[in-house]
Amino acid sequence: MDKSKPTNFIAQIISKDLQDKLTEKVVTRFPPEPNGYLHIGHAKSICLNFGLAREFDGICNLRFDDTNPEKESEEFVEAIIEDVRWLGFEWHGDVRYASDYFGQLYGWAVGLIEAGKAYVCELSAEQTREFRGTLTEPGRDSPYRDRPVTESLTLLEQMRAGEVAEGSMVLRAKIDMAAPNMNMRDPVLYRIKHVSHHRTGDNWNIYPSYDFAHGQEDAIEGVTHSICTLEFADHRPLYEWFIENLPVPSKPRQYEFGRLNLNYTVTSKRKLKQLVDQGYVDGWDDPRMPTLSGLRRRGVPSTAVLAFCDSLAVAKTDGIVDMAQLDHFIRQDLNEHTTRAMCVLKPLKVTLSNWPDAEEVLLATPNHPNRTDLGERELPFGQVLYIDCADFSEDTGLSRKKFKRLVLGEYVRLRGAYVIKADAAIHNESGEVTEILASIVPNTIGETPPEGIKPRGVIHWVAAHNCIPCDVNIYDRLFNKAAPGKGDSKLADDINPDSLTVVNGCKAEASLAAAKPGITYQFEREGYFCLDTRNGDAGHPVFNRTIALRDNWSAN
RNA sequence: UGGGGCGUGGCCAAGUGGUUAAGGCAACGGGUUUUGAUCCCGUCACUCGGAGGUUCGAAUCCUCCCGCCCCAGCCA
Repeated sequence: MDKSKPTNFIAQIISKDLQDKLTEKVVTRFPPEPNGYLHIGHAKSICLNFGLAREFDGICNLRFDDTNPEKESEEFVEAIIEDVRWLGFEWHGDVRYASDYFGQLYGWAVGLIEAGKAYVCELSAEQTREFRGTLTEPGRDSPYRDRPVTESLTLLEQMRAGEVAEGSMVLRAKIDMAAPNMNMRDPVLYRIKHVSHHRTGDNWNIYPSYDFAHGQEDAIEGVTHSICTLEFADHRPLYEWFIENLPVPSKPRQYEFGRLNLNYTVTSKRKLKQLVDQGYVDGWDDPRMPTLSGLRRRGVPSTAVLAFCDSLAVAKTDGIVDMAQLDHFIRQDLNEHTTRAMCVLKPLKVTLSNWPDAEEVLLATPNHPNRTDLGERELPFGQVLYIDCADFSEDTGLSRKKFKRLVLGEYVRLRGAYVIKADAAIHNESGEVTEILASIVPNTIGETPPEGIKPRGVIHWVAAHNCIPCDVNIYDRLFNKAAPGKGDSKLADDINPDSLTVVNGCKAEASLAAAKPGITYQFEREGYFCLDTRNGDAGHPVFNRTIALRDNWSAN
């Protein structure tokens, strides 16, 4: 990367710090709380933190901010680790945990009490709220604010030992109850939770608050630039207060940037958890979810996520990025790397009257229209084929411009194969077309048809005697409102009822029997698809549509 | 009506006093094409939330005003 031209304001700051010798080695960190799965918004943060470390030849830690055992679990830890790996980043050394530092943090809390800068407060949660004041009125000092140091020390020890009921006391910093910044009104440092922690078990009955933990964790790890999202800007003075008032080994600095917002979805772990817990989706990795695991299951390559993140601005503006921008990078990646295949979603039988009954041929077909390096495959062809119902019409009045598919009495090209003519349509009692009788135009493989034969277009197909029955999941946006849950609507009210359409009875070309999870294909004229990892089996696979092909036509 | 942050085309943005205000997405024209895909070409802000002011010169500096976001968890 070109160091002479920093890419964003944080890179500019780092660049200058390096120049001014304020730091010699850049240390960043990605600090997720293991209380849910990572989403696309986290990807931006991951790319930023790991990317900055890479750009400036520094290091980036992966640290779990596990200070609230009530909401956290090992399942989330594992999922997060997998997601970061999927994106291709490597953290420095071992995975870190805030819980590794609980002992050190406790020691510093004791030191703060001894210095007269913290006290055990016995106000109830409700009283604490009342004493805190409001946005426009100052708060009032807690009656416990000036209790003797020794008393606070004893009480804190009792809190730690599990001798005090939850909610009956907390440890607070003694700062300023009249501060205009609410975070400085004697913030809570420790609260009692008689809850076992996924890593420390029952060792602790008190757990540090975010504010009392985060900056010190950074300092312990030697983090130089602690990057977080905008909503933490108000916490910075407190972050700095701890750094200044504690004997920490280094002095990290906090910088805030605007988190990623995408329209027609939510990037909030809390809201995503709601969708999972209330059963609106099939788990955190439901392909409709903006989680990294959901995108992965849907068939989105990590490289597309990376390219998307690189396209985003790191700034302090709080905007909403259009989902179309993500879609663009997904299509761009998939178009270039994906091999082509054919799959008929709504099969309509086509019998070729001028093709010998049992004759089967294999047609060599390129796997990619513009990349010979991706090789070719053998497509079985025979007397009976399937094309998509939507690709045939009996309406001979349809203009060539409006309907570039098969029309009764006319010609169409079968992709990679012959030009055929629809001679007749067979109907059932209710008048629906059940089969087409057609004929091939000889010698049209790789050749333009003779004068006077003008195919209306090119359609995809599969051979009936050698294809794979499968189902296809067509996904649409999860929400039908650009800002789900905004205003007076509830999140659930804005869910798109048609976000999933299951198409049964599809027919895929034979080569797709070898489809593997994690590999996305382009089903020509339909979009990009990959094997679902949860449903289907070898004999009857289920494919998820990653994304449709761009379509400049259907909208007119 | 306290504090913090932000306002550049439909969306995301670059721009840090001196060419006709980058770029990407979207959109819209046209060309190529055995995917209505890809690809290619072209169009798309006399103007930077508004009003004043400083200056030879302002999106960039100053003043006032307007709008949006965040903060009153013993969540992070």
